[in-house]
Amino acid sequence: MEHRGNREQGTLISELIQGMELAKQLRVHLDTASSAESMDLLVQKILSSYEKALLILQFSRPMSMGQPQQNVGATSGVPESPLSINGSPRSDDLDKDNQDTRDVSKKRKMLPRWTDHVRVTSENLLEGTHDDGYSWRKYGQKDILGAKYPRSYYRCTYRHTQDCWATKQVQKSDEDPTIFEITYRGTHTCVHGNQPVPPPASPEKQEYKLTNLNTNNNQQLQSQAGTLGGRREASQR
DNA sequence: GAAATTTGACCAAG
DNA sequence: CTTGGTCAAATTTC
Repeated sequence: MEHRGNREQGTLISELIQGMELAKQLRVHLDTASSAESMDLLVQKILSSYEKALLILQFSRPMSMGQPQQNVGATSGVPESPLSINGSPRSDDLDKDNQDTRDVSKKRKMLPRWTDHVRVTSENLLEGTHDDGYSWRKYGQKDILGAKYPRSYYRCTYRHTQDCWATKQVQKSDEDPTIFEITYRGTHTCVHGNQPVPPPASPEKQEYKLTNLNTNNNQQLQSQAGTLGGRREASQR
C-alpha cells in the first residue's frame, strides 16, 4: 500500500534538498552583490521546489483527506498559491550545467524534471491572466487513473523550428472543474519576439493580445463544452 | 492548402 | 501487467 509512497518520498526529499541548496546559493548571492534578477530567479526556483514538495505530500495522502488544500504538513503558512502566477513562469536553467542530458540510444526516454507547476482557474483563463507568452500545440491526451478528467499534453509549436523542447500538461481538477493544473516541463528556447515581458511592451503587442484573447474565449468555451478544456493558441498563417 | 487538433496505437518504466 | 507519455495518421478549421 505504501509502495508508491516510497518513490514519492524520494522525489519529495530530492525536491526539499534542492530547495535547500538553492536557498544556500541565494544566501551566497546575498552576501555578494549580485543582480536582483538572478536572486529573483533563485527565489522562484526555491518556491517551485517547495510547492512541488507540498503537492507531493498532499497527493500521497492515504484517504483521510476530506479536502485537498487544507492544512497539509505542519509547515507554517506556506503559500500554496491557489492561483495567480506572479513573477515569471519561465524558469531558465541556471548557469549550472544541467545534467539533463538525455541519451540518444533509446527511442523513448526520460522522466525529466518538472520546471514549474501552477494552478489556473477558469477565471484566470477567461481573464487572460494566465499567459506564458508561448504557443503550444497539443500532441496527446490520456486518461489518468484516479482522475476524472483526462490530461492533455502540449509541446512548443517551435520544437522543430527553434529546437524548443518545452512541454506542458494541462489537467482539470477532479472535484473542481474550474481549476486547471498546469505542469511545465523542459526549458523554453523559443524566440520569435513573444517574450514574457509584457509590462512595458509596445502597444502593438497589447492590441494583438487583446484581440487574440477575445477570439480565444469563444473557442475555449466551445472546447470546454464539447470535451475537455483544451487550449488553443498560435495564430500564424 | 497549411497548420493544428483528434484519436488510437505503441513503447517504456515501475 | 498496468499506467503514463509520445508518436503518427486521420480529420478539422481557417
